[in-house]
Amino acid sequence: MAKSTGGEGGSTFHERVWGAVQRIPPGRVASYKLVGIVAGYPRSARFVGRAMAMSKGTPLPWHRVVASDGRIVIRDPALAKEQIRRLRAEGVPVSREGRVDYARFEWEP
DNA sequence: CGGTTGACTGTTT
DNA sequence: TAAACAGCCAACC
Repeated sequence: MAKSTGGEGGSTFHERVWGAVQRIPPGRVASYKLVGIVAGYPRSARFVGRAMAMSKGTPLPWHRVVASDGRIVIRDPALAKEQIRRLRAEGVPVSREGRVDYARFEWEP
C-alpha cells in the first residue's frame, strides 16, 4: 500500500498516459481528454495525442482513443483507417466517416 | 531559459 | 455543416 501517485505510477507524462490507455476495456472508447484526466492531466488532451503518436510501435491500445465527439482526428489517414478496423474488431461500430457512438461507448472509469 | 509544436477541445464566424 | 480562432500544457531543440 502507500504506493505513490495512486495511479499509473509512471515517471513521464507519456508513461502515465499509456497506463491510462491500457486501462480502457475492450469494446469501449475514451477521448483524449478523458485519458488525460485518468492519467492525472485533465488539461493535456493535446499532449495525450502526442503520446499516442509516440506509441506507434508499442502494444498500446491507442485505437481505443478518439476525439471528444467520438470522431477520429488522426492526421494520418492510413493510421486512422487502422484504428477504425481495430475498433470494429473489438465490437465497436464505426461509421464510414470515422465516427463512433461515443455517447454509448464512452469508457467510464 | 525561451520559442516551437501537436493523434485536442470548445466557441465563434 | 465546415472552417477559423483561441486556450491549454508538457516535451523538444
